[in-house]
Amino acid sequence: MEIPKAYEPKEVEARWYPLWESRHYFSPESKHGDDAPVFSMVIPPPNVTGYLHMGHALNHTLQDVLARWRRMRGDRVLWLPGTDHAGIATQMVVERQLAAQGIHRQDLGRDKFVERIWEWKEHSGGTIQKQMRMLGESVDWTRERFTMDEGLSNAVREVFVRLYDEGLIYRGEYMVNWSPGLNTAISDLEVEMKPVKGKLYYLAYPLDRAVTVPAEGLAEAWAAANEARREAGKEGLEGLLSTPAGDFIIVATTRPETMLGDSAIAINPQDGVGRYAGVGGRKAILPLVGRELTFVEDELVEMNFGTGFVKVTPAHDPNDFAMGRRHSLEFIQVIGKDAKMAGSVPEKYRGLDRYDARAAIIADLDGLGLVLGIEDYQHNVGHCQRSGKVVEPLISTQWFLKMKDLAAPAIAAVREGKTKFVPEHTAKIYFNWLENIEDWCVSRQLWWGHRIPAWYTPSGEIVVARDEAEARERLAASGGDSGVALTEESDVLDTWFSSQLWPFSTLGWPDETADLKSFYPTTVLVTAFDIIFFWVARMMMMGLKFMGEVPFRTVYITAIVLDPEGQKMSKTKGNVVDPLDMFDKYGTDAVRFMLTNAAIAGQNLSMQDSKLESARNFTNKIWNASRFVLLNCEDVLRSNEPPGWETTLAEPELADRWILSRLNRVTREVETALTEFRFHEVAGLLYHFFWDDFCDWYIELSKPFVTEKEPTPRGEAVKRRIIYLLERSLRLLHPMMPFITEELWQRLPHRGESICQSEYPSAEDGLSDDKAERDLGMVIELITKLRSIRATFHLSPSTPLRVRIAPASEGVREALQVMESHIRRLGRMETVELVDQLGATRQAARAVTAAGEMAVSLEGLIDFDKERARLEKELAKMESEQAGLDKRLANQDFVARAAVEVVAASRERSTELADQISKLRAMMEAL
RNA sequence: AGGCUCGUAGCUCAGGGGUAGAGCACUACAUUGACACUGUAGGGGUCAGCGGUUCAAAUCCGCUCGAGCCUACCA
Repeated sequence: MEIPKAYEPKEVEARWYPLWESRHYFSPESKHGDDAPVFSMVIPPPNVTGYLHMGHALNHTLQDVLARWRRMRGDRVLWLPGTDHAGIATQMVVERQLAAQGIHRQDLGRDKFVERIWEWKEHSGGTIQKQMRMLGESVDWTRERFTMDEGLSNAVREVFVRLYDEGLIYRGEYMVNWSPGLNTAISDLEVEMKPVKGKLYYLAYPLDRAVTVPAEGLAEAWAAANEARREAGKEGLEGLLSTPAGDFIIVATTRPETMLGDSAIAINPQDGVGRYAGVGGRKAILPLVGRELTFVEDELVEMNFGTGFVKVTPAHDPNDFAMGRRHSLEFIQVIGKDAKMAGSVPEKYRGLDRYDARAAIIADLDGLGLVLGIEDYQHNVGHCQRSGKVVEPLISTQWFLKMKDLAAPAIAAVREGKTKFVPEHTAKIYFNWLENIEDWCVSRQLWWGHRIPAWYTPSGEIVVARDEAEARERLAASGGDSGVALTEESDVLDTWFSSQLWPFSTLGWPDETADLKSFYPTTVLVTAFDIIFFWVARMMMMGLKFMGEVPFRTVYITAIVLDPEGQKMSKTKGNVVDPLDMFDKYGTDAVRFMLTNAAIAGQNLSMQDSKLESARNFTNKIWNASRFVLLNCEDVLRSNEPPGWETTLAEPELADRWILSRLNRVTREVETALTEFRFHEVAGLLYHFFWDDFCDWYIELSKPFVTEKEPTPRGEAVKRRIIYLLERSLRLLHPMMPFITEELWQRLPHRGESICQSEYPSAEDGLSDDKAERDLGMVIELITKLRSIRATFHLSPSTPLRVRIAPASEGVREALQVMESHIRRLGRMETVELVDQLGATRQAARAVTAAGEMAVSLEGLIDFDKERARLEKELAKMESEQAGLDKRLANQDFVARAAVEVVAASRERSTELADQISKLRAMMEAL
């Protein structure tokens, strides 16, 4: 049989996906009956403009592991793929493309522009779908969805109208984060706080009268006041000044340009009766403008920061906005949507950019002697996540979704355990956000997205409806004129408005489809830490609201993928690792294995070459072990027709019983680990079983039988067993490493068309054999010891050595007898002699193995002081433990079932210990 | 400012009340038939520090010190 010496991933990987897809293996209907258990997942939809990054690779690999495993286990598995229209991101991609042709979207107009985006999607989209196929993802492409599909758009309109009818959606004037870069409102979550080196300006506002000529001596008075305050041991700065030029208050601000919109001065209520008592009855006069500012008392004001006086600009700062509402202040707009000074500002500043205005205003105030200090100051400033521009808080008319009432059931559902977070602590993040939730601004001033289903009558009345016809009906029903001209709302919805419906909108909601019935709620959501707010929490709220049931039973939060140095990957740092490069370099299965092996929920995962190399070596190991089997077992492969071959496990010997029991144990442990989402354990268990147990021990032990010239019954049985083990291992590995396992499985006797459709091995009690595991474990330890002695004393392989072994029991003697030839061969001993007791041979090396199951004497060497010391230490430890257990047994009060169990376990351990202690004593005496 | 996570071998990290583990790196040896993407054997750790609980603590609890992340209204 032709089989390359090393695994060549590229050639193999190209072969299988088209076959899997064309045969619809990944459809829930593909194989199982309607009564099979259901396992469903919806993929977190990547941006339609996107390409596969390392985070996806991890996320999708884990989902694929689950999907393939459950499918093989016999579940009806639906893993639904799709993409998100990603409003702003996509609009920007297409805008840039048009800009390259010298076209601006305004030139095209809304309809033409949106048409262009659809065209773009048809022709240039689909990158990520191709890459998902490269990764081997077993998604059902026939059910692929896009958030702007007709069905999903219906769902969006339906949800919007219902929420509006219930009064949960409202339109109103509110402070929003305005992105001057994108020219739209953005949500709080789309604002990124970044530390910025700015200035803190101390400005003086006169009390009771306007300042028209430079105020003399202010700076000196301020310095003197603060000096006096410092000497008096008081913290903070003195904010109230009495000077020959009159009385002043001092405010501190990072944004002097907003002063034009000030409508009040705020102080802490304690200051109102304390150091600034009486000031409340007076009026500050806004410099440059001349407006009277009232004083308000608000807890928000920190007495220790700045001067204790805060200028309040209700129209341009979120806190001031809140204060403005609390104290019924005037909202004075002075900055426009283009971030230029506008509204009620003095003529000379009108139209200036906000930063130019800042400079001009400071210069003018300084001319009046009102700038008392400028300090360097680092603070956090909100930036637009997409455009990078500094966000301008503005009051504008937007659509909002009331969140509090929606949040309560979502909190309760997780508290009640209807949805579990893995790892558990991530639920805290979820709670924390939902418990402090604010209304969500859902409207965006963009063209690409779901248009808000609202119409305006000429008189400005708003009608929300599923379409224009319904809008007219509604108008008529409320006694209006249904024939008037209606203007459609131009805003679209935040992208996340549609994504939050994903778990049910993709299944056909609001229609009661069969899919919706079968697959909602989904079983698991695998997603990243950073979209718990954006997405997970909102899906929970919507699922509970519209389906009356949580959207998923478990939320698995993946690790965060970092670069090899443990740094976050970012384009600006240039440390982004492209998964496709990794596929190319190490093979897709190796990358998948590495990711699974390193996937600890909620922890970090750094992309180290050594991990990838190790994974690649593992794929090669699998390849070569299979190569060994295919090259050496041809006769059996030919003569042994499936399906009967699997059952021919008659008369297994110790090594056979051992490996079968090991396989069985690993199978069981893998199942548990998968059930509990401990992916790294799955990878670790199978790696070590395959490499250590199967390759290094079982295949090595079997070689004499496999490679014998003349066929023997024993040889045939061993070969069949090896094939059995290999085939099972491949199936166990398949969810992690789909390509290589399919390739090799196809070359072995097998049932069915594809390993994808085969059955996942499950543990069988009949195969577990603790004694065999113990006995062979002992033999392994013995052989290792013998090899070690030879290596330690630098004895060449040709130096003949004879070993005398004194087994501690009849059972051990039997095991050693059975394995005698193996011990001789693998331990490189000339003879192996079993004796009752070791003589006090002088020239002898001794070792005690497997917790005192035997004593070993190797003629020709001396080495036992060390052994004796170790034994003494071990004995002391065991005796201490025994004492502890005795005490515990004596003290135990039987108040609970658990306590009884503890005692039972302790007794067992105690017996075990006593046994080991007596064995150790015997060994020490022998030494 | 709060909250969360983490400090274990040279590196990257598992584990977790009862003998300290893996991968990589390192050392020595081996090698014509599955595999150098190999085999065999080995060296290397006061499990961040200090207290407490316990017969027993790397593990549980408290504090301290470091690292990272998230949330936040210090103008």
